[in-house]
Amino acid sequence: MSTPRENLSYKDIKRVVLERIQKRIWAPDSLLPSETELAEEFSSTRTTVNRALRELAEEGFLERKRKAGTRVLNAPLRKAQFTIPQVSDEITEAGKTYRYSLVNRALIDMPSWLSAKLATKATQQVLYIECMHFADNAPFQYEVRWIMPKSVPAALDADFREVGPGSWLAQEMPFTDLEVTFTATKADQQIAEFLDAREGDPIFTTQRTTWLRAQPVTHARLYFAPGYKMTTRL
Amino acid sequence: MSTPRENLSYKDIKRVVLERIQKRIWAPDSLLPSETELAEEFSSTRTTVNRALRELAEEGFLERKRKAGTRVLNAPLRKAQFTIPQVSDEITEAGKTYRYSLVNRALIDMPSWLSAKLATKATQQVLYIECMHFADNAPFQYEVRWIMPKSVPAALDADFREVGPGSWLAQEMPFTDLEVTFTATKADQQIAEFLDAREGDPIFTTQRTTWLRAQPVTHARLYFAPGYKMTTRL
DNA sequence: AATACTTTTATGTCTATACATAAAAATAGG
DNA sequence: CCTATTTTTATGTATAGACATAAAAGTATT
Repeated sequence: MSTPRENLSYKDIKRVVLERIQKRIWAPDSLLPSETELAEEFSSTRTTVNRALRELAEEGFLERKRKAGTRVLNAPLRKAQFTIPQVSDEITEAGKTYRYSLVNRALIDMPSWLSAKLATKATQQVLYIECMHFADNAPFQYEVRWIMPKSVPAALDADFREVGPGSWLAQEMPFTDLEVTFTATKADQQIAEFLDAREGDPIFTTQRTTWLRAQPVTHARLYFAPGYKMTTRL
Repeated sequence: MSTPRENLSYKDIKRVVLERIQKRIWAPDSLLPSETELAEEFSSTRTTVNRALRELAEEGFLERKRKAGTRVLNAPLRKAQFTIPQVSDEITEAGKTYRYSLVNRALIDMPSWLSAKLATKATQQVLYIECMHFADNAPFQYEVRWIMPKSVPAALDADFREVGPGSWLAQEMPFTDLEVTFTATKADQQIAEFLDAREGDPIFTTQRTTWLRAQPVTHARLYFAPGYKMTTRL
């Protein structure tokens, strides 16, 4: 009576390996059998085992090194992955109605803090935009943005009265690098007014800077209305 | 004179495809050639092209559907991935000296908000821990944590005077599910004192809840000292 | 004992091929 | 014309085999 076993897929192998890690069958810091051995155990091939282990390593459970083998990470550096959302998507996905409103649009001299941050010469002008995003007519996010016309000349022709600069840029302008920073800031009088908050309220704030191959594209500061939570599961 | 072309690796193919997307050679929403066609163009095989496209899809640039083909995403839902760090690592990696201090450790009745959040019966006790994390002797993070002894009986024997509950759990307790929430909160008197802040200061706050296969393991609230920034690049 | 060279080996990747499967497109039936 | 069924097709995955490569382990040389 032989085992009536279907062939395991790479997903099955991932599951089994993960279980063994979690049940401490393969303890932290210990070495796994080689791909060849595992392939034999699962009566699969090295290619399939390789994919399973490679993905588990990407997900932060394993560490792999040529010749040294595959090791279970002791404190799994688990990686929270979350999608950088468009405000409008975030709102509509929550089942609310999205509304956009332009507050201010001007061509200004680049502030020195910005040229320092972006490591560019300050001798150019930037497009400065302030706008609001509403969810069910309640203030959701106050956005302040600087766009580099040198990188995005077309932005000078867009008036941003109908479309937010975020979605406009997402459509028009590709980027290669992104830096996101999250902080808690204090609502000053202006922000409080825009967000329908009290002065001094804690405000969840995101800063985003994007580049297209070393050339700065835009810098944005997104101030969320009080009570905003950013959540991820994994 | 034939083209002296080396075979392209899947990484090369990824690079070329990404360039074409960024240069709008393959515009947003447009359909890419099939894997077979691309394999021919790059004089490679479908397997290799598949890996390149699959990874670009995972990274959020492409959308793939059987039979329908591979499509360029218009607003690339780019995914920020950041590792959930151990406080101690975060501090030492910044070149500072880490110090830990236990503030409070008690076995208490489970608060009703917690049993509601975790969807468990409130009739059990939980291990309640407060502690501090310092960077170069300056307050860095104030941690409040609830551990479910039902899931982690060994926690009752650990006194947490030397090792923080975070790293203890990371070593001892595997988890399968994690929920992380980021918010901005206002420092109350207690938090202000612990973090050397003023009452009312905006405090960047993380909440983490972990489960081991549907069984809640721990819930933690991490209050960061004023000025804390969480940053990712991609 | 310390150094430089060689071997071994586990992972990394590519190829060629086959079959599976979801979903679009075409076709048949009412 | 609408609906149900069949066909087609692009992606999804598995296999067997090969060569590449980093790094550990072993060996020889100073």
